[in-house]
Amino acid sequence: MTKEVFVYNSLSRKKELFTPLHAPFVGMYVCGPTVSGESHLGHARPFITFDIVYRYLLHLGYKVRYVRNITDAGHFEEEGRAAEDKISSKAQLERLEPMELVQKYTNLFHWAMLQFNNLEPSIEPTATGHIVEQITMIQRIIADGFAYEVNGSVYFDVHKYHQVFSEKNMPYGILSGRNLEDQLDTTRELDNQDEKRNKNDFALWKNAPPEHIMRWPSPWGEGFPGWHIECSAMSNKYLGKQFDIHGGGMDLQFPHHECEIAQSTVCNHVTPAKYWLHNNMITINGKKMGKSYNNVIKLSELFAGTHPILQQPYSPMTIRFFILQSHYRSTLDFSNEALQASEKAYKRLMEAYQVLRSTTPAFTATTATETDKKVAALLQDAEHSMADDFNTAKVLANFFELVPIINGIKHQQIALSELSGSSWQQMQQAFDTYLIQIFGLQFEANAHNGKLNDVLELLIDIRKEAKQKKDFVTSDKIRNSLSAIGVQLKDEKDGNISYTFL
RNA sequence: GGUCCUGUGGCCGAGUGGCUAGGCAGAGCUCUGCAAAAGCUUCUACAGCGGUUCGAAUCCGCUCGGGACCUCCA
Repeated sequence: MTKEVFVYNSLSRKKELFTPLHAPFVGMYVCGPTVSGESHLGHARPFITFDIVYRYLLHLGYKVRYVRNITDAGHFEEEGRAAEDKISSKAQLERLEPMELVQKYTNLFHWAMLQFNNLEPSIEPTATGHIVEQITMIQRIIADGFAYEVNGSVYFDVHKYHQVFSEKNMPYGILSGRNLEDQLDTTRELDNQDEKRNKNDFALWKNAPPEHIMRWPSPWGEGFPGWHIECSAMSNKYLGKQFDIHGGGMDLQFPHHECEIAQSTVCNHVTPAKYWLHNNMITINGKKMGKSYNNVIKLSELFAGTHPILQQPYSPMTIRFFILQSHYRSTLDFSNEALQASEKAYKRLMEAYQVLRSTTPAFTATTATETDKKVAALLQDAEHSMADDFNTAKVLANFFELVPIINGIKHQQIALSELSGSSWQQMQQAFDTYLIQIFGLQFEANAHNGKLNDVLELLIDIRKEAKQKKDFVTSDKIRNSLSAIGVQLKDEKDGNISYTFL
């Protein structure tokens, strides 16, 4: 943990040295999915981004508690059919239970996370499992005079909060850089807007209309929690009044995270998180991918290649790699072409890694060569880049510069006298540490079982014999037929033949 | 309208004021029975106009373009 890591803190709008509140422990809260629909590519980004952050902190030796919630309470509808408002006429088994819907999409979400090889969070609390905590928190906010009840709903008094906490240098808008006065003229009609004293006020608890199925008893009548309170209640419960990192997508910065700060600050008299990290959006043709833009590509469509703009399926690792190739705070423009490039690049990198870990050439360099120096410089720079706000793109670029060295050694285009064994070992270690452990990349499961390998080895043997006899008709038939099936044979300098799955 | 981000070569994307990032695609060469793979070489860049500076993709200003948030949103 001697390594200095710098992170961009949205709260201060600059890079800061990461110093945990209680090292070696680190508390990290990331806003999880709303399980009212199937996850799309846009959702993949924060969960992959913060998986890298989690893995990196673990790698540095921190003891991290990673909390990522499941938002399963609220006003839900399933695509195609309304989850609600059927209560009066239909029998219970006929109508869709909210928990049924939530269960379905939670399972799908977990499936996708597994595909991406994301580590499981330490705690994955659900909003519905923490109604009591949320009610308790709301009561405290009311008791302190920062919330008021109207018709069974409770609203947070943003203006009063702003007045009182501006004096403590914690105005409302501190995170998003918004000026409350500028917000006043937003004219937007929302449900029960007239109940609020001010338009900026937000709901802590909503009274449930009769047709609303998701409802819980509360001191204010039957209802359901507001949109922001769950994260405050659950982060407080599992990470304490103040914790280290709060993460999520940039689109949550306002109002969601701004409201979280206000709620938590009222309750705990301290700003909830020290570092706020926000990942940028995935765009498609320059536009944010999002439900309201009608341009989402579901993860299942991506993996299966069934979306119209896709020419082929893309594996979870290709998508993970694609995301890692850009910096998490930049927008990332998605296209079939861009994914194709990533797929090829990923394959090239992983094949080099395979060479690295499966061979130990007999190097003859005795003193540090130019190549040794280059390797050392690239590896060191990669380390710095990772510590500089998680610049995974730069780390990968450096690794790609090592690829020609690795392949050159393998194909005898670089002499064994040009590199020392220790450089090879350092590369082995760096590839393993970064690609596998920190970036969470893994070799694709190519469905090769032992028998298939044996069969391929047999074909390779036959081809070798044919080549020796200059029977090129046979050797080409084997190579071309396998290629058509999707197995690529590669003749190597030493006469061996290796293969990869396309 | 308010707040903020952004504009890099055919495409995607890093870039701490001085050292052609990287990937994919294209071209040439080496290797090869021929290919593929691999290696080497190579062509297209920093939206525009000013300013600061010995020096700017990088800092400042203006203009134009794109985007996000202000409403559920990763």
